[in-house]
Amino acid sequence: MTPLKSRLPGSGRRPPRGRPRNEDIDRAVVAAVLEVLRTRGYRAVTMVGIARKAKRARASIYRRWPSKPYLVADCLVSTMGARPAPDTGDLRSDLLAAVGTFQRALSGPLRQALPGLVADMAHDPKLAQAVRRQVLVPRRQSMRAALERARARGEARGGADIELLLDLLAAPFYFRTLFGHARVDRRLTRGVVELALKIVR
Amino acid sequence: MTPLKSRLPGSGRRPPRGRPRNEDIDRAVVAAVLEVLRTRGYRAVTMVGIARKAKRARASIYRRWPSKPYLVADCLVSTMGARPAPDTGDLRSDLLAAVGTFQRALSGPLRQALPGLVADMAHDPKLAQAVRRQVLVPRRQSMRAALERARARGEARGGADIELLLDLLAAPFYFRTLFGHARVDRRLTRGVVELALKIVR
DNA sequence: TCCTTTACGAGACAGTCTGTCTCGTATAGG
DNA sequence: CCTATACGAGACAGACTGTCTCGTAAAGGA
Repeated sequence: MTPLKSRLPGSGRRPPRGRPRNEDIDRAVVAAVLEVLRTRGYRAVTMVGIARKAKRARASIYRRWPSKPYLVADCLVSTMGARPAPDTGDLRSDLLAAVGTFQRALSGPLRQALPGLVADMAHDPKLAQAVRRQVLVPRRQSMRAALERARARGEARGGADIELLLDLLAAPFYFRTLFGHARVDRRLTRGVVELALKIVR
Repeated sequence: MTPLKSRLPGSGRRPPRGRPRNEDIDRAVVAAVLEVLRTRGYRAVTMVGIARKAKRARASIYRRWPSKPYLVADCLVSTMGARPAPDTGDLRSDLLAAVGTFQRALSGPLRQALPGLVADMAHDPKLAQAVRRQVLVPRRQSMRAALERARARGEARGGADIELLLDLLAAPFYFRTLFGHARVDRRLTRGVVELALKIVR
């Protein structure tokens, strides 16, 4: 389980030795990354550039994150937060809420970062797994939970390939974001949910 | 309409002037790119490296392709070819054939190249459009045609959002390829087609 | 045959980024 | 006071990009 952020040296229990880290640096760096991401895209995020913009030493960044993709991924996670999936008692509402988080997430910094991050993931399995665990999995969980509740209520049939259904619910959002051939908006959210309901009922 | 490959100087009708290009170079470069792509991934494809491997001058590559992503995209297109969509008279068979091309395409060099290419597309709208036109659109066309034939036969209902349906059929393949969280195999092909049939009938 | 045009190989060049390292200095606990 | 770590500054080697300049090669046209 590789973390996005490097652990402190006193890497376990024991109170840390030596001079403590300055958390202002963490905040300044994350802010700089999000700013550059927003205005000039993933490619423009470089370790040198971020250090300059945050007015910090490059070594201080490398001390915290092993490389640019980990840094960016960590920044994204810090902006997303784990939205709890509401249980409304109705499958359509639950799915609309859960799928809506895709649409919203992909309207923020994730949108700018995703293509580059995906490319880096292809070259670093540890990064890929970390990103999947922190970005993909939490959002899948809320949809999976909604489907299971619906099945328990008798609102949805069983026997469907749940993993495939989860892919079907999420994939169009990533697909459109990465290829840019169509909009990612509330209309897509509604459309995807209606099709999922048609399948599962 | 930006082409992937740079046009020759005698860029129109008129027979070309001067020394003709050596097509051995085109072939050697494309072969080198596909080889590096296969063995070491998109990142390892560099203009310097390809020139070295193909034993040609860097300038000769830049004369033909404006930059690495265009070169790679052109190499991919050259390996894919436009598979004609068969008309079997049956929607399920037609879709299985059409969707099967996704699965096969994403088992070849496209699989290695896609993540990096997607990242470059995010920074170059012209490249993005060229890739969409040459990679995405042809495969969508055959699915669209199959759906329209089925509707004409009364095998499928109308009124559905065709573009969304096309995204639904293709997206899981790209999604799984880019995030690597699940396999892209014939089982996925069958599953996606069955769900599409459930929706459209 | 000569002239013009383009192709080719070789390499120079400036600019940028990465990741590591080494200073001198600062700040915590024991 | 000692030790451990953080910080800023910068050096460093290595790699890649994209453009440019040579000298040379190979076409067609006059």
